[in-house]
Amino acid sequence: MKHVIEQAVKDAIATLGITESRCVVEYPADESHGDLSTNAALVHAKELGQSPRAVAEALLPHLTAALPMVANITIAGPGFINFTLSRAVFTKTVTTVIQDPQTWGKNSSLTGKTVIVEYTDPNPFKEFHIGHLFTNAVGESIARLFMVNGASVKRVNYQGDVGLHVAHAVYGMQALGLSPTAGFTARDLGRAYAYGATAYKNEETVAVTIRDINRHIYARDNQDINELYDAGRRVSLEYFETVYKLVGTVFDDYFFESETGPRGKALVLEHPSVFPKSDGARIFPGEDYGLHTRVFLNHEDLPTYEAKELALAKIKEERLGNYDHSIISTSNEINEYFKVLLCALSQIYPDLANKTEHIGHGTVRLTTGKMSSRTGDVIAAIDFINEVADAALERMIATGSAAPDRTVAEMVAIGAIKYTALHGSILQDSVFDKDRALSFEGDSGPYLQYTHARIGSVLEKAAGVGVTPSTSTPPPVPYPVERLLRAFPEILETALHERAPHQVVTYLTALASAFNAFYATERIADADDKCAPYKAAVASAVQTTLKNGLWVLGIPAPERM
RNA sequence: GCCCCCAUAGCUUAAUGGAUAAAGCCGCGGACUUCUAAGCCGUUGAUCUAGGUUCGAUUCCUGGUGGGGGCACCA
Repeated sequence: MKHVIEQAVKDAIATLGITESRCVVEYPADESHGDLSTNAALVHAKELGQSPRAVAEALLPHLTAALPMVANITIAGPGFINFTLSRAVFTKTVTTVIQDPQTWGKNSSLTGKTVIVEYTDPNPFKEFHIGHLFTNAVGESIARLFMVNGASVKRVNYQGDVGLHVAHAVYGMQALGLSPTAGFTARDLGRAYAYGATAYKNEETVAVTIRDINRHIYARDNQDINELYDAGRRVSLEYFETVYKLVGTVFDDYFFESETGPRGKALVLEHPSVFPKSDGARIFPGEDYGLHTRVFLNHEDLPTYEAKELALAKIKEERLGNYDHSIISTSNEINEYFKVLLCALSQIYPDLANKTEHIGHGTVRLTTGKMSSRTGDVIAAIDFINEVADAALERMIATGSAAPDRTVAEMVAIGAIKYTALHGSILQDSVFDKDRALSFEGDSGPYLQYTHARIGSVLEKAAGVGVTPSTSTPPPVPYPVERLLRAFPEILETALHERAPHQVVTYLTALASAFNAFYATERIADADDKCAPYKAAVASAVQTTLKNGLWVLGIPAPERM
């Protein structure tokens, strides 16, 4: 519909002798300004030497003739042209949604394209904390946005199972007496890491020992260290899987620094002119490109994260096949680093560098400041999910919920947490507000889930009195909630193009709000109301939109709560 | 010191260069005695600062202030 009007506006402007226009057709924020609006007259008034309103008057007859599905066209304000769509347009949208709920919102603009999305990227041996929860929610929603726009998506997780941080943990394991035979937990590993990291920083003799452990881990030439390492890695990765299961992420493949390390080192050595020697290390001179210099191989010839990342791009292609686009979503703390890295990558694999995109999302901070797994000042993801789920279950029991069970409580918890992570621009840093995440009222995941469940309930009740969804007898004036409904497919497109899942959150919240206002004034389960079947159809269409939209956000939509 | 990012209501956040800057939380006040009150309705309250571009700037440009991140062998 929007495209039809855009074309009509373009044609109308052409009659005035203007072929190139930067005017737009948009959805006005205020519904008194119609269903669609264009600023065409404002944009071109100056070059035509007329007032904006005069230009609008001149365009009006052309637009009226070209747009039979528009009920009314008016000129308003400084010269906006506002279009009010006919009733039939809205009825058609509701009909479309209820006839084919599965495909509602989807498009095929990226059909045939393969996109790799890398996200979460926790480091084994360290705690999986709420920051990882945030990065996971962002990556998952980006992946799903690609899917609803038609792309084939491969989810990928890249984990740092070698490197100095692991040596810190292994040192800590030795010092704290963790033993593979006696058994230990992921939590013990987190403590071991914090212990080792602190000792590394404070005592030079320990630092020497840890660097030694680091060499042994890479070389795998010390049996005691190998045993500790292997056990720690396994416990850590198993623990991560329990979190992925809770948040609903299924990775297609996992990559590890232990495999990218040797390949990365080889790549650096194969390109000595790109990575010259400096102070015993191999570096990339980013200054030559307006960036900064970074070390790729340290003076012990061990690959740094930078060298590993070079190899990762190639290994992804080898394992997953040729791809069209590759997203790497991480915290914005490493934005500058990534610019250097992509620059270096473009020197050795220009084709891969061209289709690799880094999304540096905001960092989660505690009210007390930045989290640090080095000092152990983190909130473990699993603890937090459980705490929110406990609160949700408590509330269900207290309010006499239709479905007071732990599984639904966990769905609500995941909804609350993901909503908190995604409700604002993902690029901005955010302060982690526990009370807000624990609140299930107002703009929140549970608000959307509740609205979805509530619709299910009322539709059931309606069916019980013989009211089933039908669009055959609509009331003459569309309900406000119907006006929101039709924007959904377009929201999914722009949210992807702008890498902005929060647009989906904002939209769904507005939709739920409009529905709840509708629900408060209109009775649906009423066999005596001729419009009841149409109201039920609207309710059903909203429910489908919420369900499909929540899916994009990675938020489960329980049938009852 | 150099580079990058950010600044909207007491708090958390919206707003493709457009019309009266929009929500939620908090506070205050209502309705409902009938479909799930995790709901609905009303109400107080904001664009860091000085310029510039534009018919029009929260949005784009420049300076300033304040905050965050990065800048050689961590990731």
